[in-house]
Amino acid sequence: MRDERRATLTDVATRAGVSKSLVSLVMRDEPGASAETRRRVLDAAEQLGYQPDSRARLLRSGRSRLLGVVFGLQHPFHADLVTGLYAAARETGYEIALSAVTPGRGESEAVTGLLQDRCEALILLGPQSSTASLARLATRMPVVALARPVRDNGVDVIRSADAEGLALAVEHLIGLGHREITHIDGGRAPGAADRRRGYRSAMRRHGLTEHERIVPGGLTESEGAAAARTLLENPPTAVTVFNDRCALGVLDVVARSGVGVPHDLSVVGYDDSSLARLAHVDLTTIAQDVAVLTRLAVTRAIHRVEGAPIDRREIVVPPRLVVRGTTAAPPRP
Amino acid sequence: MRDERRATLTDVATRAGVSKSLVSLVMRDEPGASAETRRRVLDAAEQLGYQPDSRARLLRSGRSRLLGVVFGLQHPFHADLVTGLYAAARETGYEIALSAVTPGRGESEAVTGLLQDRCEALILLGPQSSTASLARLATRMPVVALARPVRDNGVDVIRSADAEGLALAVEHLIGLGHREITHIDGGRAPGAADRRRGYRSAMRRHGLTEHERIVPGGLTESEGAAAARTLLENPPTAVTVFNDRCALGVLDVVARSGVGVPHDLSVVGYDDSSLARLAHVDLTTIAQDVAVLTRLAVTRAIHRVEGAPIDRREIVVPPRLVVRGTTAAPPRP
DNA sequence: GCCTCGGCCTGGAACGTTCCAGGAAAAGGG
DNA sequence: CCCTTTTCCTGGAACGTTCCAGGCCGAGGC
Repeated sequence: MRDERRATLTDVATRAGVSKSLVSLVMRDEPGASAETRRRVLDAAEQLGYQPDSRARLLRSGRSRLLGVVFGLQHPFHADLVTGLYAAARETGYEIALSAVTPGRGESEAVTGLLQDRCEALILLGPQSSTASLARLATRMPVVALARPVRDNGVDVIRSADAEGLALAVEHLIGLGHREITHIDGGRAPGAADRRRGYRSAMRRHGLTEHERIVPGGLTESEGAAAARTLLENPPTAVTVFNDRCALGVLDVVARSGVGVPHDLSVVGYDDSSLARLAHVDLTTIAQDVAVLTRLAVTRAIHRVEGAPIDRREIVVPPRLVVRGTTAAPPRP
Repeated sequence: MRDERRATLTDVATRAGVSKSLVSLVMRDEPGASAETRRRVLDAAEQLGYQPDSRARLLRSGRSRLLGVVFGLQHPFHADLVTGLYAAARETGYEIALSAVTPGRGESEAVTGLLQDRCEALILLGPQSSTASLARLATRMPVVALARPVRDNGVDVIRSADAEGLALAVEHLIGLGHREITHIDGGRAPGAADRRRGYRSAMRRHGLTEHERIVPGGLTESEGAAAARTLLENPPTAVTVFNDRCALGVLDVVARSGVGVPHDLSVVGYDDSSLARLAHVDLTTIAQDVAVLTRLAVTRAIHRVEGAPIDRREIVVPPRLVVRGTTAAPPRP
């Protein structure tokens, strides 16, 4: 009842009364067919519901034109990045192949899947793998790490200037009059070290060394919530948080404890993920420029694949402060 | 500096001094080669770092053994489902190919991508497409709709008993002593109609017709927040919400307004997505059995592909109440 | 001793594309 | 009017597999 075999190039060709080579041309939108024939071919293809078989196509051309993307299913910011990657790949002639990291499916498994699909390059979102294993992978094919610094010459890195981002956050708070500014960090998460460093040096630069305080956090809401509970034992007037997700946990615990945001406590997140933009969250945050990051990642991957000469292995994109409703002047003492 | 062409069957064959057909046999672990030769071939393959080319393999065998999955990148519950699908596919010999729906990439585009990859079946998570277009798709290949009812005989449906789920929620609240129970609905979202119906009939069944009240919501946090603002003008003692994401928005607005959860207001979500389980959210919710739903979806898709005889087009999985911290007895008047 | 039968192996034809070399006809150039 | 160029088109050889039809050889049955 189903499937009387999918239509092939040959089917379309006989129907349109031309050779399959010509149909191939037309389908790929290459010159070499008259407008008239082109229309006939397209009509025939339409009628047969013809869909090119990418396997055969790629087998023959020896190329897959596939960019493998490894992402964390549970991270809203990754969702934003993947959205950007799809958009960035749109007009390039390359396609995105997704492979998710889940609680039951590790990064190496995700990568293996993409290798069997013969991806030509890999874009890894905030990879957790060791530098060594990333480096090993990079000897086999172009690898772009997105949103995580990697100290290895083989892998390309596209990331935000995380230290600078945290400086923006701290300076915004200082501008509002804060001095007691605590940082809730991301532990061993990608980028966490840089953000910690940015916080520290900004505090020092402004002579607030004595108020420097770092509370261990993490990259999830529950880690943020836990950190907030610690924090509230001895609250500062402002807090910068490793990322938006973690900040959400903070906000939640803070709101329940009766401390008012932003009047008693200012909170700054990081990422400007879709979470932060939600009207009821309205989180002041440091925006990573997703459009730019993803565009750079895709073009870098493609350049590597095509062997274009490339100057720097690492591109650092400046982040941007987005002021929303969770920051204000500190309470009058 | 990279990739001096990957090894092929023929390379292995000449190295081992046998025909490529034989190598093919050995690689697929089929009978027809002596132990001795088998070892020689495997050695040669090992030395050359041979990896079979799945494109060629699938092209020739006419099968892709690929299950296409279309999911919404922004939905945490979809993330949970995808996680389950990966797990369910693990031992089946089929692989999962992901295609995301994003703000800039519609469902039909996501499907087209999978069609070109020659997926053998499609699993669509809460598809938004019209019944008609799903039906059309289903004439070309097996289609399984997950978590959305579809009134068409061509497409398989695996879903939770949503009406029943809402009855569970309402009855739990009634058991606690509530009578003023409002429902915040999901508008036109998949499953919303069933949940609305379940709420209504449960209220009627318990003689609470006069307290029946439905506030328009949606499937995102911000829609939940908006609904909560409406709700608070004239608050009930309990509210059942279309899904966890929406409930999160409700919780947030409620917490900020000084109304205590659960003592002033009980809240029940839907999905038991990872959001609900977060310690600081601790949301009472109706769990969809992700493990069962995803296992059924995968096996159903495979059965269709393999032409096994199948009785019912639709499988309805009972949901389950998960009591956490957002429900309690109503305040003493 | 001949026939059959298994076990092991080979060669070549697919699969649905793209790519390349070329050919026929129309268009331009002297 | 002939020669070149361009435009449009065709046929067939790849790509790396799997699948099918067989071939060869030794063992067993009559």
